[in-house]
Amino acid sequence: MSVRVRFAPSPTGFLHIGGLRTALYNYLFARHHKGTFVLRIEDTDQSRYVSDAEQDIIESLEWAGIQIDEGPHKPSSFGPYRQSERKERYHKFAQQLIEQDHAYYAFDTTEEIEEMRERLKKSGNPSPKYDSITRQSMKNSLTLSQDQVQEKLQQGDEYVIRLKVPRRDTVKFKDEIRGIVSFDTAGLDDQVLLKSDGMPTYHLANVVDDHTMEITHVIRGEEWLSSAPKHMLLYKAFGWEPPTMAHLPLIMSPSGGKLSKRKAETEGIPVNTKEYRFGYYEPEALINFLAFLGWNPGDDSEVHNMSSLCEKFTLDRVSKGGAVFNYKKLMWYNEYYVHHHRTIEDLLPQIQQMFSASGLKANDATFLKMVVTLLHERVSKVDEFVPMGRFFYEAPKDYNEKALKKWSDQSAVLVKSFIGRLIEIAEQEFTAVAIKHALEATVDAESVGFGKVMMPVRIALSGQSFGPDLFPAMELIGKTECLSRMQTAVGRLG
RNA sequence: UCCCAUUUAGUCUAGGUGGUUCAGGAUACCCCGCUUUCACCGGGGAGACACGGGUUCGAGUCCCGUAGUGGGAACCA
Repeated sequence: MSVRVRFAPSPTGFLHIGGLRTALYNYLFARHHKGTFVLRIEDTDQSRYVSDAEQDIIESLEWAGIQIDEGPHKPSSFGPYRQSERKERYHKFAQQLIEQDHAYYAFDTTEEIEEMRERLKKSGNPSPKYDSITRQSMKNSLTLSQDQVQEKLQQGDEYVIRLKVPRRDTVKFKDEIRGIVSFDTAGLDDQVLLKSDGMPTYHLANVVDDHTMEITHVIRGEEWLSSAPKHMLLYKAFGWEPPTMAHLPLIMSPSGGKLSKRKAETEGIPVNTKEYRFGYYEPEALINFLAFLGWNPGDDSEVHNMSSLCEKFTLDRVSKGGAVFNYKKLMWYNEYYVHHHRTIEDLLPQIQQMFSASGLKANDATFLKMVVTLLHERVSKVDEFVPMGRFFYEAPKDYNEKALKKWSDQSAVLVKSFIGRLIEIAEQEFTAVAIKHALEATVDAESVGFGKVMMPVRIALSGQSFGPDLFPAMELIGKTECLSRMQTAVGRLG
């Protein structure tokens, strides 16, 4: 049987970075086995529905290089792919469970359930729930007569359908990552399967859909491990073969706990895939980083593109413990991909667009190409080209604080001396080589080290204490502009 | 509080079937080198098997406890 996996996000907001990793693992698993990767939208909670979310999910996956084989925008025979559009199926199956005594109608109001919880808490039950014991004293089709139930249904009373969890039983199943896990049904509640608004809960919907969509492997976050026994109970009740289960370790925040939106923000970690998309991150770097957050190929290799990851990925190499999101490691990957996998040619259009967006006229393609070449190896994310390359297009408006500390008392004198040499050079001969000779002459004449002259010149030209190779940079900027900036600096800094 | 999972350096991790290539790699950090600066690059350094029992001639590796961490305990997914 061919492998079919699904990524089943809830459209309640932008695609979370943890969701992206879950999608990635599913995708890698699918591709490794030449199977199918399905996107299913779990929009059963109408109160939390966000209309742009689905589009964001699809675009984000696409940006990351995760190709969806089937989904709401790519239908096939297993559709529809939005749970809201599969409503009737859930009703039918819920009905079936009732008929087979695996589920029942419950008419209790939220107030009544709350009351029950309060009552049990007072009598010493720390975590009261609607279960095999308490259901006997509630309003449901197990305690009411058949006539009463029929009457209530007919007069349109609100109801839910609950799973009838067996009283004393042990649910055991094999998780591909964790091995055998077992749960006592005494710890489970009679999970609501069909809500009073007619929508299924996640639990019913995911079981019905995974089965009818012929999903072979359920690969999802560890937060679902606790409800997995309910799902196994459902498969059993339906008489269906459950798919293979694999619960992934969670991505943790550096300060501990699941990497939530709020936590991530306070720790400076972008949490929505969207932020990476529009933040000029390299998708391959993010993917490589995410793949290694909870998985590794078993050798000492660190860099893998998507196809290599597809080839190497297996569930038995996924680790069990939560993995802390390390932003610096991500940046290392990003830098690596910028340096090794992006050529100057491929960077040019993007850089030009960025320069233009920040008001710099980067129209000269040859000039821009030189700028990008000079900057390429010292940039770790492509948007850094702008602040680093700005001085190629305009004189610094002010001087960086750190840079100013390197402007010494003798700097002005040395820069002036250098200016004297540069003036001698003809405009058309103002080349990196010529400039270097001029500097050497200056250094000789003044009996100082290279740096004593270079640093002040750099500051004068760029306003900063670091940056690309200075001689070619000066050639690009041109004689007139260089001299003007140096004179300005001498005048302003003394 | 209950249930489940999990636990190798700051972080991500390698360590099928227990025995002087078992404590390795990467990142981060520190130092040195290269260099006009910053980075890149090259070299080096410090840093870990949660704790306690057991099984065994021998355990990071198996078993049991304890602790820490995380998840769950909804008509949310």
